[in-house]
Amino acid sequence: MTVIGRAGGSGETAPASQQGMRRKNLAAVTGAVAAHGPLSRADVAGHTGLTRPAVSSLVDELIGRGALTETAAPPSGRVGRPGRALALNDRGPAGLGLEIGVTHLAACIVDLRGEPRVWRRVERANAGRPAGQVLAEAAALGADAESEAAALGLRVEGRVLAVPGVVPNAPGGLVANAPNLGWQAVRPADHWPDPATVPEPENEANLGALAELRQQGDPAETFVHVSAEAGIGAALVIGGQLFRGARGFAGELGHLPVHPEGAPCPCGARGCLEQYAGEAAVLREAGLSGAGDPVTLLAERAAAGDAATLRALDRAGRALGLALASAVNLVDPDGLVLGGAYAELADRLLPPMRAELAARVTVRPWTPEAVRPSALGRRGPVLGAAWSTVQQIIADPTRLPVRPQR
Amino acid sequence: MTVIGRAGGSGETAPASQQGMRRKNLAAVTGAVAAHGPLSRADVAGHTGLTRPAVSSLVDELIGRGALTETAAPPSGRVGRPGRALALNDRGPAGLGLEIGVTHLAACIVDLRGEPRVWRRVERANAGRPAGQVLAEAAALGADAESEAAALGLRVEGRVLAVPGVVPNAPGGLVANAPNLGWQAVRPADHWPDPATVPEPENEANLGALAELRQQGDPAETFVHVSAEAGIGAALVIGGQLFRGARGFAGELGHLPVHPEGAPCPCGARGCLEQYAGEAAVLREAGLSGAGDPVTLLAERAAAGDAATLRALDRAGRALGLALASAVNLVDPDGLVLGGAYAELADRLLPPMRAELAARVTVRPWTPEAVRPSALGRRGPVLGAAWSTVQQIIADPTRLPVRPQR
DNA sequence: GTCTATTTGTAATGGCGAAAAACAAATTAG
DNA sequence: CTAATTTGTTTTTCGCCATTACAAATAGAC
Repeated sequence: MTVIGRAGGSGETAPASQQGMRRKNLAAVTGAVAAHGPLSRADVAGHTGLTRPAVSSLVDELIGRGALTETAAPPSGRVGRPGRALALNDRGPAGLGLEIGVTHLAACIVDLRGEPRVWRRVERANAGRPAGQVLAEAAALGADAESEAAALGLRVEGRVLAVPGVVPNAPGGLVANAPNLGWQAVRPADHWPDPATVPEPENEANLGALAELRQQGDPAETFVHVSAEAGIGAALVIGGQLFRGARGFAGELGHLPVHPEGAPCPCGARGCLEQYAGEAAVLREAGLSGAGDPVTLLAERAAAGDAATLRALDRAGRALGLALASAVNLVDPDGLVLGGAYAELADRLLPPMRAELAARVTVRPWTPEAVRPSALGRRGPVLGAAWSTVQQIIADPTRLPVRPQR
Repeated sequence: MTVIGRAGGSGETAPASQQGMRRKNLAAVTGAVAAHGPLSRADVAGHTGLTRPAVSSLVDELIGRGALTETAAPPSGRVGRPGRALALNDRGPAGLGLEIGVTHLAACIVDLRGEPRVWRRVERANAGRPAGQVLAEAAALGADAESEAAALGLRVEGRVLAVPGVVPNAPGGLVANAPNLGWQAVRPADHWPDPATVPEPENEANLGALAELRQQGDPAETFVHVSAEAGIGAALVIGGQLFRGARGFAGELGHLPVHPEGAPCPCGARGCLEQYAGEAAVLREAGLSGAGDPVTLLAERAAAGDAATLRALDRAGRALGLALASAVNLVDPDGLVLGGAYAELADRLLPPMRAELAARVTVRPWTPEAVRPSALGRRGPVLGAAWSTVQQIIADPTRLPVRPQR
């Protein structure tokens, strides 16, 4: 997880060394290949500003570490000796993403190119169950996915677990609070069957934002990713990097006060966004009580034209817009992304959101199109979890062990 | 101005070179001396992780560039050969800070140690005057300060102008909008008499935050600095670096909606914070109309126990607390700083602010003490403007020209 | 088919910067 | 006065990239 703004820790920073220079240049090569598709050594030199001999040396090392492979050269058609195409290895290092949701478990393995290669998803009512039991099942799902990945030649180099809860900025991977699961101070490492495969937990909204960032293209974008369903979380991505806050609590959008004297919230305050746009509040306002998946239920009723449902969604959209107006005025993002389960309700939620934002973001340029629905929807968090490992490897390939040459 | 989150610009980044390594290590040396006072070469080696020979070579270059000087060695009392003390040069490079306020102009020059050496301040009613006229007077004040600095052996290496307005993230130094001055799209460079001394404009709240950061001590702090008076701005400092937003509009706290259906605001929205905590709103609520400085007037009436004034300040404090609750839930800062002119009203404003924050920040640890008044008050912006140049030099001493050796 | 121009990748050499090792200088403790 | 200790510099070594030179592989011209 590459993150900005962590309280520096040691204070004294390591000096710039030749190894550090090498590390950065290795990363520049993997980064260029990741960003611009298959590239010859000369192309890489052009993109990075390094010389061809330097690139050759770096590429040798990266092939040795399993990060890159030489693929069949595409018929370029240009004059001169044809280059040998370099691509990210699709039969080497990989990332495992796991997800614990309120009603499901999921796993996903992506290769270095970022391509998902293995999928697993099972429905499970996880709310209120003992954390150890849920984690054991997640571990089993992950082990199952890893064995399938091994058959594809993939070697899992990192494991990240998406949870719908708060993960403080502290070593050791603690989930401080996951209200929708009923978790308090759960440390996945304490319940994981195999110490060798313990995943690092991370908030699902943050991981969804990472996935969106990757899908999106512009790697230096600044945006706010809203992950709305039972709880409403947001992730801040600043210049392409996740910002977790001083202690890891950034993005608690659900408890922004939207109507200061409004409905009381279990958190102790009044008029929090969750009281207007949270799943429970919307269902109540729509007069529905949920058998089955509440979001698809809402989508069906809205499509059928049910007045109470439409009213509830409009109110939720306006409340979201109001809260996000605060976010935009404070943070000045390039855009906003509506993710999580609510992405499926974007048809109904976006118009009131956009109207509210247009009315309240007036002291800076703003277009309604800056708010967009996520392209990944509910799969965002697992994908982000798997991708975060891949991203780390591309940003620092020296994490990979040098393979013993056969 | 060191800033995070700018849209990367070129996209392709320069490769890590040996010159880059050298630059980083030069900065590590100046940084260590700046942070830990006078240090011997061996001490610097200990702090940076560099070897003593490397430090010797770096120090030679830094002395040649005028960044460091060898001072009289303090009698250490320890066994062994005494070290020669290195300190930031107080007779060399310097930074000029200029400020255009609604009722004054100010200038300040600080040496590399960050010590203010020259002060200038004149009262001027700048609101509504032609920008060219105001800028010409500011330039004269700056030139006057620079000539005094020259007599002290100081060489101004950078100039920054604090303005109460929005400065977009764009080259060329444009002040897009400064409502309290009546400025629209003013480019200081177009009105500056001497092209050699054109300053870079920057928002005063951001500069105030920089000054606070420097004064504070922890160079990696994440905090929100509120600069409240006529307009209400905020600056976000993330991990010790200023965050200006995707386009430079971050921190528009004054237009956070605090009472969604409340009083209409000139910005077009309803219930913006400025309608409850802005200078004009507070004066109106207190039944005062301003001859003289409104903030000292408010302080006097509050000290005298005037009921309407106390009520107005309480309402303003609560509104500030409400808006900042959104900021805390979103950004998760270490703390909040009340700066600008309102720092002088902290006695009255802090209690309702803290109460509101305590009530609305419940899903993460929070203590009332995390809100503190600025130590610098109204001098923050000029100091920050002057310091920002010094900070840049310390972060990259190769900006300094190598002096011809005599 | 052969030759030339062009581009790619590698090999040889050089320079820069820090680490390592060795040493000279300046102090305190005995 | 000598030994121990710490500081700063000199010398050597090493790692990494740039430069230069060169071999390899293609398209186009004739």
